[in-house]
Amino acid sequence: MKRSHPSSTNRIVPDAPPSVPSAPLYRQVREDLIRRVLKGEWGPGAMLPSEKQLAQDYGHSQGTVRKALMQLFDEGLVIRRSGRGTFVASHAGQYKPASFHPIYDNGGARVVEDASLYVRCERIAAKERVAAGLKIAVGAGVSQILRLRRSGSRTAVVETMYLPEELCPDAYALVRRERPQSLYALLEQAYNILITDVDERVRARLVTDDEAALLEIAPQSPVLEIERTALSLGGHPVEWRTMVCETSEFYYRRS
Amino acid sequence: MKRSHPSSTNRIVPDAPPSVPSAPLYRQVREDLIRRVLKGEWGPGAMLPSEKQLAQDYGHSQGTVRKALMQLFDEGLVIRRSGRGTFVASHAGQYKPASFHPIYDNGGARVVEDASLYVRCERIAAKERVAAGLKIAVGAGVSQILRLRRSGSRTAVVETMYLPEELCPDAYALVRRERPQSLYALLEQAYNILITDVDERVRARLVTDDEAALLEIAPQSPVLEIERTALSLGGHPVEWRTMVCETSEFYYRRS
DNA sequence: CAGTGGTCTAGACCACATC
DNA sequence: ATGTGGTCTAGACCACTGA
Repeated sequence: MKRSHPSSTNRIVPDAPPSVPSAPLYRQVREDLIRRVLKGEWGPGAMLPSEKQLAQDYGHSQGTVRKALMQLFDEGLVIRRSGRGTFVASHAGQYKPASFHPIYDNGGARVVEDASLYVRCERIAAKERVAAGLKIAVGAGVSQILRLRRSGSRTAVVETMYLPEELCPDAYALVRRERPQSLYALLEQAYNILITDVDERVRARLVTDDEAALLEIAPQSPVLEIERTALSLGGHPVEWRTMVCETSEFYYRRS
Repeated sequence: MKRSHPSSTNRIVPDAPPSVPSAPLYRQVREDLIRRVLKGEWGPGAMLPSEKQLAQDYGHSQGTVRKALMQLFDEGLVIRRSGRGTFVASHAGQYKPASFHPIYDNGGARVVEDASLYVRCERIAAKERVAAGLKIAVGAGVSQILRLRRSGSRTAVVETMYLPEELCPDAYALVRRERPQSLYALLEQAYNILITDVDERVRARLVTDDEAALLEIAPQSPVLEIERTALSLGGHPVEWRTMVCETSEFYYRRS
């Protein structure tokens, strides 16, 4: 079933028409693997077949399959560990798309977040800003989740998250019941949605009175506002959130 | 970036001790190529020898050299065009490590920065915060450079940069004379120092009166402060800067 | 046309993790 | 001991570029 010198006269991987027929083999393999992950063939954290096995299955050389896997690794979809294997990325594991989340104190030491405190979880109608962020219609149903991130006795961040009802029905109730440490881990297990990328925008502004009360800081203090759109594997927005951060005791860092 | 790990029975590229002897061959080749680019062996825009030629020169296989070149391409140090060749990136500024720099207006459109305006370039003694950031002694000589980033008729950022005298002697005078668009491009051409990574920390705070005047905003406004340490190839801090950003008209984004 | 990078193969040996 | 990914080789043919 192999071809010695493919490139122009090549087959497609088993029933995968979406890819351009003339795309390089490793690209076709990459896209088929993405398709299979999306289909749920391997859930988050699951181990993929070995390079050798995949090469055999696809009928291509190991080097070709390897190139596809390395690309998926670079894109963050997959974790590869020497001697162990290749695994679908999972928020339950080490996988985290870059974000500002890590909190450091002003001395530079990393601060452990000891608590995620859920304050409110409810279903509401999307207002304009939320609708724009999620690319849904104004007034569409969304789950709104308000969470505090605490470190020691201080509250460092006030997070407000929005999930579209269409993709994540009853997420507000689920979060209220489960109170997960990681929202993205919950999205994986409950909805089989993998967040692969986040787009973040940063501003400084003055706190609102409500936020000041939650953060236990003086009114009119400056705070950092991070606005995040989280994208699933297919590139569709799944979550929109704002993080209001106190930065006199803490600072935030790219990661 | 990709994974790497040592192999054991390999030689070193011609007289290149700086690299760890046990690093993979393609890594050694990559580092030697970087060294040669920094040395000026090929200027910006110049064509590198072909893969085949380099493979012969280094005494390694074409695949190994190719892997090094592809990595340099991914890092932006080099441009590769099929059928043409491999070229050193024309603007040294093409080698841009991630930063918050890109500025967007509140509508989401990218704002072109039309001007870098140098306000002050002088030699001073490092104060505590600067010394800590550059890992040098308090009181050591540093070049202090104050620059405004303007977009249209508005000033978006006030940048204050510090370069250690030991690594970049008379940088303040050089910058005053050259007024470069990119400081890192200047570091490359004047001192053969390549910035490969930046570490950034973010805070919100109130503007000082001096900054408010430069940014033409009201006193006591909230601003974003980004503190950056720039690291050279060897991982040594070469520059420490603060960027004070106005964020009512603009916002900043990871990139 | 000759030369370049891009793709692909089929092996080899290594370091590493797990059992 | 077995199986995994990581490195490296030495070839092949392709598509594209320019003279």
